[in-house]
Amino acid sequence: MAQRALATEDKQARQAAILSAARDLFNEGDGGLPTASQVAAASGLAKGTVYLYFQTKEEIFANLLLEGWIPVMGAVESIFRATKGRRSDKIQAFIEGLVDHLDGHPELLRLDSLGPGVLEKNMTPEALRAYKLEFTGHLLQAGGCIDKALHLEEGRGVQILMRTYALARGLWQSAQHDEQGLSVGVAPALMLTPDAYLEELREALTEYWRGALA
Amino acid sequence: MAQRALATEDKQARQAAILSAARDLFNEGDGGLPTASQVAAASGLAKGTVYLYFQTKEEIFANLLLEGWIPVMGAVESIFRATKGRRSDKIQAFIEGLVDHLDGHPELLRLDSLGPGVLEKNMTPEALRAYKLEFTGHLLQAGGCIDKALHLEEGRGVQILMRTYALARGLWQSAQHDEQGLSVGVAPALMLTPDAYLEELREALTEYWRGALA
Amino acid sequence: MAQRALATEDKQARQAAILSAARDLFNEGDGGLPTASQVAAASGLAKGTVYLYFQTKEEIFANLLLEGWIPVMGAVESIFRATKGRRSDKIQAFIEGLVDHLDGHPELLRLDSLGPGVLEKNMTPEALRAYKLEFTGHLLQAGGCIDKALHLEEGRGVQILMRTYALARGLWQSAQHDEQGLSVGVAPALMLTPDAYLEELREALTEYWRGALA
Amino acid sequence: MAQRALATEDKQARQAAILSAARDLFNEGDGGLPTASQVAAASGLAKGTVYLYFQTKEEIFANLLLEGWIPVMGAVESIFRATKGRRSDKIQAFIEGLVDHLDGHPELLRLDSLGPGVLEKNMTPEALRAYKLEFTGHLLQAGGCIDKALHLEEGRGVQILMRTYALARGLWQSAQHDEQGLSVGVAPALMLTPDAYLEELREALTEYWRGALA
DNA sequence: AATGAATGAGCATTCATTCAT
DNA sequence: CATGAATGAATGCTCATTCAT
Repeated sequence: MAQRALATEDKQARQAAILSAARDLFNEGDGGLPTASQVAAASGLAKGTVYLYFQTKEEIFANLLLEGWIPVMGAVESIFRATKGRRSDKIQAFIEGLVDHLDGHPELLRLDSLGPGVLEKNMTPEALRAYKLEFTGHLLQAGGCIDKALHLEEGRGVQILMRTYALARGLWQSAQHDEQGLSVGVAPALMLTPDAYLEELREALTEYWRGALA
Repeated sequence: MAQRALATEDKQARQAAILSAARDLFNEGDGGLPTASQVAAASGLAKGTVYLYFQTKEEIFANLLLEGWIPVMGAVESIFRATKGRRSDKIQAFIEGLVDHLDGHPELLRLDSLGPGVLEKNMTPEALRAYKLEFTGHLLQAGGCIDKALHLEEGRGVQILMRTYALARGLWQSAQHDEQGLSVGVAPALMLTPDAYLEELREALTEYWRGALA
Repeated sequence: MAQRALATEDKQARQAAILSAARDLFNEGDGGLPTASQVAAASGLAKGTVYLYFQTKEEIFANLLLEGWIPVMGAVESIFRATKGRRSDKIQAFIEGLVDHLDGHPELLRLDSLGPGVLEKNMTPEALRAYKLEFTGHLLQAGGCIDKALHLEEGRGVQILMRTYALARGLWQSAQHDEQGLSVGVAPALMLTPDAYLEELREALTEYWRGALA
Repeated sequence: MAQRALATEDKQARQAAILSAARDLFNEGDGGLPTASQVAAASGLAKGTVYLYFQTKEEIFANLLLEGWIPVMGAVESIFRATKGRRSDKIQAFIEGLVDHLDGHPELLRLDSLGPGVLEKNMTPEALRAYKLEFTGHLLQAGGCIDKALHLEEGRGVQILMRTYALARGLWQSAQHDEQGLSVGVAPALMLTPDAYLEELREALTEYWRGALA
């Protein structure tokens, strides 16, 4: 039996351990969610214990999603809130930062590319709402910072962020096919390798932002 | 027992019937592939019969994907091969045509948004290669037309097409969440309704192409 | 792979085999339903095959219940429809027949004594309604025969049958405790052995019918 | 942390609180036993604390059973020991009293109708024996009172009581099915509503006792 | 005495594909 | 060619009880 986590901080450590184990398993896996048993074993805990910290398996991964995207939105704020610096430099810094972050957090786009409703279907409505609200809050704030920094009409920043995200996700999916890849554009000759993805994303985002702010 | 299809044309009709039934079921469904039983029943055939025309269930849907995207690439060619017309008009015509086509073929983005490898995992390598080759051929040709029409360096047209596609797919996924939606950017207040998706796509593509060709 | 049951009668045989295996397992078991795996194995079929014949595990046992009780109601009809014979003889014949039948079909009272809703909870509403309707039809007919034979007001026969059944089930439950038995009246000295149950039931029913028709 | 119960009376109060909470939960529930967690929470105690007062969860409910049935047997004694009053009046008084008591203690028949062995399986042999002995003592005494009052042969009173109980339990089970109910006799048209149960019981017991003492 | 974190066994059901008829 | 019966692997979650604190 694993040591008991009585103090609040110990519990948080347990939770973090589960999240970490889940992330590792997912990143090493084939694209689907690992099983609850696997997560428990990798956390060094019994299955039941995992369910003391998360209501469903999917909730674990929703947490990873949240944990991973919040820093991105935080970066948006700190970059665009800076009083000095050129507009184009800020944009470039954001794009660079995003690309780097996605490089270091492969689970983010992988989770976002799970089949439709994979996470949603097995979360309690309450947990789902909580995550959405937290996410939205950050997103709106980040969008607002862009609005101000670039003197855009209200809501435009969020719109651009969402299109940025769409592009990142869409491109990523095109890059995920192994030598068996099928999807549109995924011809042997045209396939994006995972490595090429980052450069591709950088370019595509640069193009998009250039067009959006033209 | 359904009538036997002896003549070649009868067989093609059978195949078309299966494809049509599969498309309808998928479009009406919840985002996952219908079961082989459902496809068979909707086709008015027995399960075993379906497997006389397709090697796996996934092959059926790969066919739908091919059938749906080829006309898009055909449209690229006819639009950009036209000797007259302004460059910006051609681009706009392409975007409009794409948006319309996607509106009329909801299965395309839905299929592209299935979980990772859903189709690939269950296709025979031969079938997979055949589809990829056919697809790539069309894509390269369409890209080449853009290269020439817009005086771009070779390969640039394909690149833009793939980014166009990525944006379409990424945005579409952001619009697919019902009131339970979770994924990034999917806040109650920010959710794209399916209807709004088409307008959103039009705008985003316009921005992207503007930036790409700036 | 078990031989394929293509003809209707072969399918009925399969179904009967499953029912028979399920009954045996249940009668030998500890009072709970056997697992679906056990039923399949005992039937000499794969798990999936069992589900070709029954929608849920519980439906199997609902069928056993129906199969077991219908003959009882049939016996009521044939006994009480007979034009000759004394009233008291008919009643005695019914009681004897019921006791014998329950002796030969231990699954009946065992199934009726499962916890609340065990069967109902896992049946499709359609299957549930179908069983109820069939059951009710037989019961009303049997009750009607009693009404006529004994010159009772309409509905009285059904009422007596239901009370008869209640007594049988209630007594049976008192007899089911092993040396660990707890329930009311189940003191070591007072415990009904399974064997004694039949005699106890005979007496109790005789008393009840005497009082009911006094 | 709840106050520590050091004095004997405090401990008894704790025990009573647990029993009361368990009864309420069970009566409000769906027919199954509440979880140990629920009982603890409703008692305002921690899970572990509950286990300081009862060895198993089932023991709690066995106590409720005992608490509920003892007064019935006490009533038998006081009614049948009375020197005056007519025999038929006493019987009627007993039946009325029983019906009223069951009306006020819905947990009694509900607990008795749990699946086979639900309580027994999870009690320590010692606890089980203790309950059985106490119960049997009361039952024998009550039965003896009936023997004397009605001039029956020894043991006949207990027998009638057990059959009375069997009828009550059997009828009750027939009344417990909601609109989904399946069990024998549970046809939509014939279903006993919970309300009708009490009247049904009164009538059926009257018939039974009439027949038993004829 | 009181707490509550940790444990881990147990199980129904779906569905793509095959191949005997 | 057409049929459809048979197959069987794969997995999340609950909850009574214990015992370290």
